[in-house]
Amino acid sequence: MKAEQDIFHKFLAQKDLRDTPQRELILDVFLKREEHVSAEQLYDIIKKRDPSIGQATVYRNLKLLSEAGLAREVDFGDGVTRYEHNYNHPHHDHLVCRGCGKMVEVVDSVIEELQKRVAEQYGFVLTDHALYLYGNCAECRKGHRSG
Amino acid sequence: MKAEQDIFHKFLAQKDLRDTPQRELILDVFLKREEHVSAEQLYDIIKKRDPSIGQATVYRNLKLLSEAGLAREVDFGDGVTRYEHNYNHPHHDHLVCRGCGKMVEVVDSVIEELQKRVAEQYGFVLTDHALYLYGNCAECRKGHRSG
DNA sequence: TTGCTAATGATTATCATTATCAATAGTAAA
DNA sequence: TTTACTATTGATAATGATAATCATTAGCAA
Ligand SMILES: [Mn+2]
Ligand SMILES: [Mn+2]
Ligand SMILES: [Zn+2]
Ligand SMILES: [Zn+2]
Repeated sequence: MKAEQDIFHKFLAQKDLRDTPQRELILDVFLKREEHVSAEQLYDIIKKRDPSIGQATVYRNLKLLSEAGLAREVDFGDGVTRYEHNYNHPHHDHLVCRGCGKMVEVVDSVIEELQKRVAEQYGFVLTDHALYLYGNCAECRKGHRSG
Repeated sequence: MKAEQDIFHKFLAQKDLRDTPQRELILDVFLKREEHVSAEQLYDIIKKRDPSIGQATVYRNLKLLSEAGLAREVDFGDGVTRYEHNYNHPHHDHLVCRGCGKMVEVVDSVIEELQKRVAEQYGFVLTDHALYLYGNCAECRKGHRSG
């Protein structure tokens, strides 16, 4: 049994939520994808395994996976919420190419530390942050596929 | 004549766009507000001066003000695009309290520099970024109004 | 088994924003 | 000034992601 499934089952038990085949399926499909995936995309994949599943169920349970700490919401600012793995996938930020959409996960401990410091200057205690770096990747600059 | 109006008129001329009373009004009302304001909020204010104005006109022209460099879009992740002044208001990031919503504009030149550096490590040239710091302000922690 | 109640799936509703389109109005040339 | 051209407007419908509703189904503990 995967550690993630274990976590999920404990989460459900603790919250008095029920274990359903839909939930198992959604978790299973989610875990198999390493990319950032939207509810819609996941729904399309899941339908192939269980054509009777409702899309609301997928939306609902992705939020649940987030609550359980297994998924994390990612907002690239295009109006679509995506989900990524949150278990054994430590915090990172995203560097996105404006030309081709290529995405790199990055982390800089100095930046992270300075953010905390800035927040403290204003009397805030930092709980989390969203940092998206936008630019043009090497290929796009060569092929001037970008603005 | 305000510098912003001058910029706007030049922008319109250069783009072969027309100067209309609606555009003048929207610019005027926008400039009078120092806060981050949504199209909807601005529409409500503008209606008082010109009840016949259409809300699509407000949406359209806020985008235009952004193109002209007078406004800048801000995305706090709540599904509503807000606009802030972009003329004589240099780049800054936002520190937001999860408890009361209080918002502080911050900037840290070291963070800005490090972001560029990180992007370069991956062959990217940084064009812009979005950084939102979330936390709890001093008052909210005292009154434990927060989670 | 039963009984309680959470979960599901179909459907409708929301809500911000965009598209459509006929009517209107800048603007520059005649 | 008129005219002619075309950008702009305002009303309205459409979009698209997500949430709410609700009758039906189905975990699960007794
Ligand atoms: Mn990621
Ligand atoms: Mn600001
Ligand atoms: Zn690229
Ligand atoms: Zn606060």
